[in-house]
Amino acid sequence: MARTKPIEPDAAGDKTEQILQGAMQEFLTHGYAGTSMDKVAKTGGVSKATVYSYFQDKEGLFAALIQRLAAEKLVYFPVPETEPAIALRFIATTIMDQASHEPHFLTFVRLVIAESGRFPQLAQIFVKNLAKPGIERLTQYLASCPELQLADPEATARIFIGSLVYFQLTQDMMHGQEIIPMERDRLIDGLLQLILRSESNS
Amino acid sequence: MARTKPIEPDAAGDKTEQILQGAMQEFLTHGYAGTSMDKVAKTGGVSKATVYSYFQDKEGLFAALIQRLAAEKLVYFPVPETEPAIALRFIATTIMDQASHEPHFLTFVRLVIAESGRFPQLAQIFVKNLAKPGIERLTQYLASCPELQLADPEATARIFIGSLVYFQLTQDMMHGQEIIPMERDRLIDGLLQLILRSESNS
DNA sequence: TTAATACTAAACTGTTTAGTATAATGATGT
DNA sequence: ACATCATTATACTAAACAGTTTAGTATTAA
Repeated sequence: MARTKPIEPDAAGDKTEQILQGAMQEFLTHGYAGTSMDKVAKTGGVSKATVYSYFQDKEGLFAALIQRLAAEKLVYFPVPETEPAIALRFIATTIMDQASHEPHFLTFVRLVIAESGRFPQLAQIFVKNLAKPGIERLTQYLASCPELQLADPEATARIFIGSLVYFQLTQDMMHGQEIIPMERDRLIDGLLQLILRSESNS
Repeated sequence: MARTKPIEPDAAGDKTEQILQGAMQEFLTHGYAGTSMDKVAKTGGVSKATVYSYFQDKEGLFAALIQRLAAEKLVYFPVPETEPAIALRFIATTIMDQASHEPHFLTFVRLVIAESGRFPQLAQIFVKNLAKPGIERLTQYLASCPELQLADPEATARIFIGSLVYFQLTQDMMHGQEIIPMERDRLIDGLLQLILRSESNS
């Protein structure tokens, strides 16, 4: 009845992959409750029995998917070795592009937020793998720029990232482009002006 | 068969109210797909037939609920007539308190984000009724403070609100308090330091 | 008394769901 | 040739679902 658990937990061209592909497509577009296991199986090109031989149940599959996505979507922003004005603009656009150009990213965030009530641990995995590293990396960079004279680099890092996330949230995720329109670069400019103000004042 | 639509659209001790109460409880905690009309009826203390006499279908009820919540949860932050340092701190804490102390607020935001893919119009109602007035009000205030020397008050307003929203999002909604802990007031301090920097420099 | 209205509880229809069970197919290695 | 295993297709169960219908109960007003 129950087939053996996958020998290699993460193997390459495996059925695991197909199932997670199908699960990704379905869960991302229809949410947890709106996704049926039949559809996951069909989308993954696999029988339902196979799905249940690789994953214990719907929750298990969902958890595995979120963990996988949280692991592979890690936002890496390289920090160029230039003046902060250039570097920070580069970081901002990198983060924004990540969210815009990577097709599944926004839907992924939406899904995690949507289920963060019923699946708090999965939301925490998201925070741990995506939010935390981003904040820490930016904090470290900001702290390494004495010319910025920042009293609290970590708070500043959160403000920086928070502004970008909120922008994406209202403009793209919640379809607010026509209601509260604003150019992406205008927000970034405003952000840089705030952070760099002590430089131009000295 | 189909009873007449409610005579007074918003009357007090009405069945409409009971139904929306039940719908609120269910939709907020289980999401759209996870909520059954039977449960809504039972929670509202009303028969299912009555629900369907007041609302066309599940989507209609859901839309009505979101509109209702978006209308009544409007964030009003009074701007005290003091120096910006005090006023802005007051605004920040007001917004934060709204989200923390109002029990349903966070769940409401979560629900809207969750369904913003399938119900874009409802997300837009949220933006129009909550995000937009907040941004505009703060923009106006910031623009009325020449001593802040802000090049772009609207971008600054978005940065301000975005920082607060992101904080709530990561700390409360996604249960990140233990993963990336930070005091609420520390974030607000950092925010104010950034915005007020030109004052202390002159 | 009569009629209209608003409601309820319950049954009902047809569909969808998670999860299981079965029998057949194909590959692998011995 | 034989046995083992993964996989498939299919069928199934039991529950839940949206939405409708039915039969009956209050309440109100003419």
